[in-house]
Amino acid sequence: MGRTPCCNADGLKKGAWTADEDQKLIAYIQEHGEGGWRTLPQKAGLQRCGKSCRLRWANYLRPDIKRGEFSTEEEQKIIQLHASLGNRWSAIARHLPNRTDNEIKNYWNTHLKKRLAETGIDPVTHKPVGPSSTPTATAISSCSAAHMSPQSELAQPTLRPAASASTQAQLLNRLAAKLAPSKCLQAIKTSQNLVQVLSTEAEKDVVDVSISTPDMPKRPISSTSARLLNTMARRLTTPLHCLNTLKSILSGSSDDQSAGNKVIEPYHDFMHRSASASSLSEAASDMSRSNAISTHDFSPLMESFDLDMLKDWNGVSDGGVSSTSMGDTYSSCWESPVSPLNNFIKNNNAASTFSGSESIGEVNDALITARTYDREMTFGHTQYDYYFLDGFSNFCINGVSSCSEDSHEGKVFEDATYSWNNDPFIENYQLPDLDIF
DNA sequence: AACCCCCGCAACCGCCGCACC
DNA sequence: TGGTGCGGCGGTTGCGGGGGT
Repeated sequence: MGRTPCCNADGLKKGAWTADEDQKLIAYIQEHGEGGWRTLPQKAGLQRCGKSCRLRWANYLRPDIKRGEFSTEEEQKIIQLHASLGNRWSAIARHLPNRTDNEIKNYWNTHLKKRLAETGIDPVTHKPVGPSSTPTATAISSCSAAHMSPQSELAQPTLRPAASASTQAQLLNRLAAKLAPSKCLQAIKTSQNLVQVLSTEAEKDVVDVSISTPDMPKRPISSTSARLLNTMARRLTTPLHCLNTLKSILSGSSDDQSAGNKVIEPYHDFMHRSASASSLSEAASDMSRSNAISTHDFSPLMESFDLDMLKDWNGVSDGGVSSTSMGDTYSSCWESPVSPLNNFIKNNNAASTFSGSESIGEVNDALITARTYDREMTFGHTQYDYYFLDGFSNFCINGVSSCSEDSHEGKVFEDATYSWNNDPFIENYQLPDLDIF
């Protein structure tokens, strides 16, 4: 059929725009708005192709464009998004407010791609280039040291040598991320004394979840927690560093649901205390001595881990999406069967009514009344926003996804990477006046 | 001071998807 | 149902500035 050229090249100017041309374009758009690009040049008195006008406006003249240096946060975000979205610059740009796809593309090509390559990471696959050039932890750190997420920090020594180790590392990372204080991370990283326990028990497919600490007698934890621990354990077949710590924490839990309904405070307390404790064990012991912790069931915490390990979305979300078509965009409030936040959402209608595109900005706007904190999470080509309300284990999931695959049903999350921005929420968090458990 | 080379980035180009007729 | 117009996207180009010699 053939297409007419977008503009007649005769007499049309090309190349750099002059200030005068910019002014004409700005003035016209301010008066008439965007659109009608084909006829715009003539109406605006510009000897330019309409496409050129659109591009000039979209990439340079638009008043809401943020220009200049990319922050480390932005860099990290671009890398994370590129790992899951590839060269879909416009999709990436939607997650970086006021940055244009062109600018991000340029920045990637001139800076980030190069930097990743220098650190031994293939900028296309985002994986180490060859076994002999596996990047060192130092190299990785130098790539984005200031904002390396907790799980990445933890995973540095091994850097995914095998799929099983990757899964294990991610689980540990998630644990570490939830127990964000750096001293806790250090404690986890340096704890070596339970390396064999879980792997040995995992082979038997049964794990003894009766645990004890020096401060507390051995006693069973909740059946729910036990089940989840077993679920975790079965999936971990190689040395695990943090089990001891985990057991210490869980030793404070019980099955007594009726006795411990108010649990936000213990969670919050734990975070607060563990930030100053010398180790996770110390923090856990500290918490174990409190009345609150002795009546608290940590199953929500464990279930949040379980959530990450579930391989079937249907098992995670009974109100969500089981499959999507390529390119589909959808949004929904995910009703995790384990998250008590479901009740919060239902009661307050905070998130369940929002709808929109995959723009994070819209999502944030929709949830701002809940004092939310968002974590971006990308699984393959799917993007989710997790909204943490207490920064620890209570969350709701608001899925806004654009899949580039035919379906994500049954997708395994083994190559997921995470980008965290903890500080604003943690520092500014105020306990909601809600009993959400 | 002049020349050269490299790099960053604005702009261009071709293609694609969607809406409309 | 297919042709057409339009906007958008991603790859690429080439200009201009800065640094090195």
